[in-house]
Amino acid sequence: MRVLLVEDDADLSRQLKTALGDAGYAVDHAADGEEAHFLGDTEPYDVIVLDLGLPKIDGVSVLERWRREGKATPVLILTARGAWSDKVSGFDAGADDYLTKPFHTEELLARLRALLRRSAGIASATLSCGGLRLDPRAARASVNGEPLRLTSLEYRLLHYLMMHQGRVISRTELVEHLYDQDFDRDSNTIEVFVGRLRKKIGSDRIETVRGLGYRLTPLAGESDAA
Amino acid sequence: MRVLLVEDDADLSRQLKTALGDAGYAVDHAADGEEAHFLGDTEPYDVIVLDLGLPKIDGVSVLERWRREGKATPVLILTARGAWSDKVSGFDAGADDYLTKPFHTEELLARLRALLRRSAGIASATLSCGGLRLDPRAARASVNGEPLRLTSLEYRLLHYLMMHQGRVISRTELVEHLYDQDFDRDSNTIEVFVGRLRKKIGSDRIETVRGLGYRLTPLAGESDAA
DNA sequence: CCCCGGCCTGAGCCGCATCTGAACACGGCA
DNA sequence: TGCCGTGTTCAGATGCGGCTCAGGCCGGGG
Repeated sequence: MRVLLVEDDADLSRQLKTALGDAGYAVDHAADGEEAHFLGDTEPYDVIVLDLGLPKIDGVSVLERWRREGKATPVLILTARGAWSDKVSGFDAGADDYLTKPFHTEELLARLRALLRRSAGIASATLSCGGLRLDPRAARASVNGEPLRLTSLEYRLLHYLMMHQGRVISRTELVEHLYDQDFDRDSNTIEVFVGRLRKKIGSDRIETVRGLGYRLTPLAGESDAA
Repeated sequence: MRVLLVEDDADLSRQLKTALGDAGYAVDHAADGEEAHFLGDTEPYDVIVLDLGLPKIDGVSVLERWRREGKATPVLILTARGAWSDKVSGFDAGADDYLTKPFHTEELLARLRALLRRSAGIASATLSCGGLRLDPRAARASVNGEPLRLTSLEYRLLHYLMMHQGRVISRTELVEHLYDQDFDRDSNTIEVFVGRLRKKIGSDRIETVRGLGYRLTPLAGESDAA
């Protein structure tokens, strides 16, 4: 999962960036409204954390512009305590959730999980697919009850696949959602990690669709008699 | 499906060309208005992606000329951000959809799918014919609920046939819409792939009309006893 | 009835996407 | 500093999918 963090306070953004990173997100950071707007238009984020008090362009304006352009990415806004009007105008502009400073990073993480879940149209807090289960809260996964020992990237990969199970996911899309801006787009790490993941969860679960990408099939029996 | 990509920026066109190619389109590329006009007149495209800022002849002019000549191919225009006047004149000139740069290739693909669907006069997002179903979004097809395992070309072939079900399609037409410019027109790959497709979806579904071509019949239980 | 094309099909070649094992790089930790 | 766990790179192996070819089939016209 990839998140855009829009926050001008240097300390806070550094802290949040590492917290989000530790939680398994690929994080890009924008320090002002202009940069935020540009990045949001350019890169495909899964969720956006938007502080409202920003230099150059105000957070609400940025959000409004995104929504006017048809951008649907879930946005969580950060407001200073008691800035009620901000909160209201934020929601009016199309925010999906808000959080007043100061807050515990745990709460931010929880809300982001909820947002991602909602935007994917998933009801339950844990993902499952065949005998696979994944709990974003505990960052833990299992096959048939057997807990899996996954590295960070393996986990992120599985997470993304499970969030979009049944759909073909291109290598490009995976790179775009698992890594942040500066990453060598033509490298074969994805293939390597798909391989490693397969070794751990069973190779028949991730189907490769030649020329298009990979697909995690929700149905247990693979059944390709055709 | 075959698409004409008109774009002068070398980087962007290269990127789009591969993206479209990966998505299963046969892609021809024109770098300026003159070439675009020529190709558009010469080859039978299913859809055209047209950038407006072009050398030689402006995109709007090209589009206007096509429309004046009675060309009905759906056209999606690309405009720079905020070029409102461009957008308006583009629509006036007969564009069917527009997209402002920068954009996500995913969105372009989605809009193209919608255009193709519309231009074929099909309401639903998925095609069906007898027990056959095909979902362009997921790039998946099935017979009687049974998912099909199709290769890229088999899929494209089936897609084209389903888009034009009930009509006789000549081998020439198939070649023109499944391949790009430089392809050996007298080869029997089409026959080979029709054969393979029949093997997977049931041989009675694709009827061959001797001397003319093939026809995918919309009626389900016709003539398997005959 | 025979011949002439058009159509079908099995086999096989070849290029390329994907896979894989192993080495390398990097950072944390003892 | 040296070990370990992770992520990345690289090169070679592998197998799929697209294409060609050659021979057989079949329908229609003479």
